Amino acid sequence: MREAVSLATLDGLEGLSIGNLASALDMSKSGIYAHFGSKRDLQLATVNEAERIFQAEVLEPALAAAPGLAQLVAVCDAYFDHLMRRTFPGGCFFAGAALEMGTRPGPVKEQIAAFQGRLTALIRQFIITALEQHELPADEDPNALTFELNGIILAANTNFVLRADPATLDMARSVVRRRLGITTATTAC
Amino acid sequence: MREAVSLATLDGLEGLSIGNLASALDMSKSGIYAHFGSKRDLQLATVNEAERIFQAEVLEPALAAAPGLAQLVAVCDAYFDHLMRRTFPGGCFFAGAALEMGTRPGPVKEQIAAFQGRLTALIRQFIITALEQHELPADEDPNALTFELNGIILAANTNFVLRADPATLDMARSVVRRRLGITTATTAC
DNA sequence: ACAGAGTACGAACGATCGTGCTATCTTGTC
DNA sequence: GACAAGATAGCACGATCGTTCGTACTCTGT
Repeated sequence: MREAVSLATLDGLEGLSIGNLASALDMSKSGIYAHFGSKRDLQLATVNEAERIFQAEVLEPALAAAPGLAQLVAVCDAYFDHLMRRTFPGGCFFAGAALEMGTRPGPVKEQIAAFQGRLTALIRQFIITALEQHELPADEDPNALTFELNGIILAANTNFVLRADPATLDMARSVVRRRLGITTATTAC
Repeated sequence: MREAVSLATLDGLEGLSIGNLASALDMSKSGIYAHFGSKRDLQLATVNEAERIFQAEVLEPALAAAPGLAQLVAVCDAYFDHLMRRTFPGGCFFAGAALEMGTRPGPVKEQIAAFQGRLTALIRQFIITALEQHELPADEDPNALTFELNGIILAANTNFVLRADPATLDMARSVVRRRLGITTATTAC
């Protein structure tokens, strides 16, 4: 199952083939096929598994931080960590899947859009909590900031996939901090 | 040729098949194949054509603006325009191609990375010019701002592909302006 | 001991993939 | 009008695609 996710981040959800998955798992094509019933169901199960992995490797570590600004930074850092760690060998599963399936209406696209919506809502909630705790300027627009952070995340993923340069992730981290008004300085007086 | 680009934004550069292109053009498979010599060359020619279209539809309109901050805003707006206009039916060609080919080393990935590099350099140059003209805060980091604007562009594309909501592009426009310190207010005193 | 469910297998299907080979047709040049 | 050059078509190839079918083998409950 994790193997399906790995193959999908390398070849796309459409490029993920039952034959490839079978040989990667040392099984027969029909054995794999009987498990899922159709390619669509394979894709749905793969997205499900990717959600589980993303939840465990990115979201849950971030939720351990203190609510508010700390969680906001933590979720971004956890995202950059999972890129660096190459949790998915082809970069962020959902960034790739969103662009690939965006033009293919159906349940798979719906599931991806739903997950992206939940992630966006989570970040928005972190921002609102930070606002309530006066950790962000009072005139900050939650929707706009959510959009910007989403953009930083996507830029980090795209640049990292294309160039595999860890400096990209350092840049992303520092941009997030500057944007959120966090002084990354060395405890200067 | 434009047809190849259209198909590639819908099915990806790998999903773009000679058979599909042939039937879309009412030609025979071997007729198409003889034109290019191999699928790789078809892909390279498709990326070339996409560059030409992007240059004509996004970059050249932006270059008409006054150098500096105006060009910076213009290139972002032109990008959002080409999304709205659906110049490529499946969203930004290069955003999709970068994620798809990022894990496939070879000349096609190289060409896409090179174009993305030129685009980034162009935006960076606009920022530097704006700095020289004191249209941006003097302590603004060109690299960081380039990264952020790239992120806003990618967020606009991803959200628009996934939801097809024009409000996404309005949001992107307003985020760009706020980030660059442009007062979008109604000439209030 | 036996029926039934679950799991995996091998073989085959029609379709499509990228790629060759050969023939036809158009076009420009002498 | 003859002829080389280039473009397009037809056909076939081996491979792979998703899918189906029939068949084993391993459990589990009675």
